[in-house]
Amino acid sequence: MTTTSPQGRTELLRPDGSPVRVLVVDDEMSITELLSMALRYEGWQIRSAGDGMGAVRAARGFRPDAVVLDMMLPDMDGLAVLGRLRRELPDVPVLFLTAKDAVEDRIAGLTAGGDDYVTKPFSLEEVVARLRGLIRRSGATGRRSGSVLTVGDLTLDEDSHEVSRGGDGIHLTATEFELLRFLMRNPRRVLSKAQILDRVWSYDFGGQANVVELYISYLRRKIDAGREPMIHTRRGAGYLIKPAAS
Amino acid sequence: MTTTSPQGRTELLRPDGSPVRVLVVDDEMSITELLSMALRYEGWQIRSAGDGMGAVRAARGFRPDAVVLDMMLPDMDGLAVLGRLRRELPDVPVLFLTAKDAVEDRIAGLTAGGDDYVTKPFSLEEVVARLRGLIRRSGATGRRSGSVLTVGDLTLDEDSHEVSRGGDGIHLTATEFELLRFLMRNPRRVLSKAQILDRVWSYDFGGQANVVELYISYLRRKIDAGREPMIHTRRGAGYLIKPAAS
DNA sequence: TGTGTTTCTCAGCGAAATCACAGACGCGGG
DNA sequence: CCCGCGTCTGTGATTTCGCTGAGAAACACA
Repeated sequence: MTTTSPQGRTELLRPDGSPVRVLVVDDEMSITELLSMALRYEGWQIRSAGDGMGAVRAARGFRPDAVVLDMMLPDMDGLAVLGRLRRELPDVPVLFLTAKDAVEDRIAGLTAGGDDYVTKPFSLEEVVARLRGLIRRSGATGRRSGSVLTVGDLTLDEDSHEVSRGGDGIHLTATEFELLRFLMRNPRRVLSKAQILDRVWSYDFGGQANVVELYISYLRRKIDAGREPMIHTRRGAGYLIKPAAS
Repeated sequence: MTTTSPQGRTELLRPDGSPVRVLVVDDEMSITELLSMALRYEGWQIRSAGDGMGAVRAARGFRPDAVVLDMMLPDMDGLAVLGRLRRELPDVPVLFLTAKDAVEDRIAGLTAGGDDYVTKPFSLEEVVARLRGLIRRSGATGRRSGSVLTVGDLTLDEDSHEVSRGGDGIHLTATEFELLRFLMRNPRRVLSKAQILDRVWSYDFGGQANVVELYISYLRRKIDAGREPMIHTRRGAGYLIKPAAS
């Protein structure tokens, strides 16, 4: 089930109308904090654990609808934790967090069961999007709702990663796609460069703030090229997207 | 929940009708004083602390609905304070104060959790507006109320930063926008040039007082141009805005 | 390992915004 | 009716902000 809040944000809800519950498992406090904050902002109920034992215990009491699980925990191997979690929650989807250079083969097998993974350092947009996908597909929200964002004649499919405006397909790079998704999930709302940076770039990004300007410029070339512009600058405030008409 | 006072000021209230509580944390006495006064004027209940330990202690007892937190505190790092605060108040939104030149000050991930920040030197209008936005969005006030100010046929949307009169969109610069917001939040009330300067310009502004006249003139050109004027001069007293009719 | 793609830094340009200054304007008192 | 003070606004200097080209570095994939 999905609901649209007064601001226009679309929230996932469980069939009985209660908020979705997510368990976050990571031993780095700063990561659990970061994730908890961002996921809570999505309107979800969050609990966190710092090790495998805590995760299993929390799973038992909290009965989450999805789990974010770091594969590198101090007390037990990621796979062992997964096994124990599965015994408690057989059908709950899991989003794995793994180091970039870690053996990805093992993970590949795991995601076959409908789970998913992202590599550290991740961007919040990526985690949230994957998690939304998992929850949507797991059926925890009753109806399996669509995954297509639309603003004016611009559409973005979160599943197939296809983007088109007025029927013409548009090829975007990964970063461009995430930026556009963030804009489109907040139509008609001014988003500051800081917000965009925090949300679309990985949490360890330490570069120049003008990457945002740069990528906005790329997006405009691909989306607004020769057409009525949809991406607008609010000087000193940020950017917003809205339908061309109006 | 929102209520309209006899003066026409719109106040945020908690669901039980009690005033919103805000904790202000900064080590410079002059800043906490300035903020406390301005925020109290909004009808909020204010408590202040001068360091991290004090902030945590105050959070425990005071249970604020929002926190204004300077990132540069004498006893502990801003992020450390944030962590401790979060343990006490998991869902409370935080408005960070950061020095402009402090190289982007590691804001990473902070705004993504629904928090926000302003740079020093700030204007009071800016702080109040951001804080109102945070509180509104956090849901501490029960229903999430709208963000559109209206005076006569003039409307100003604080979220999208859009302004229009009688349906026609009007483009305003950042300063013009803040000035108009201040006027519109105090309709039919004479605001002196000093008041306006104190509220809309940053606290360290050292320029000529006639910037206010200048910006009023800019606003009139854009808002009153060729129409029944809404911005009026009270010679020797200040300016006020009111609906064209009457 | 090699090639094409993507991400990002750097630097320069141009537009927009802010503000000082000064002269014009006009209200209100004498 | 005229003067003086307060207000308004045109001009232009300066600064800030945003946009984009060029190229380096990192990456992905064969």
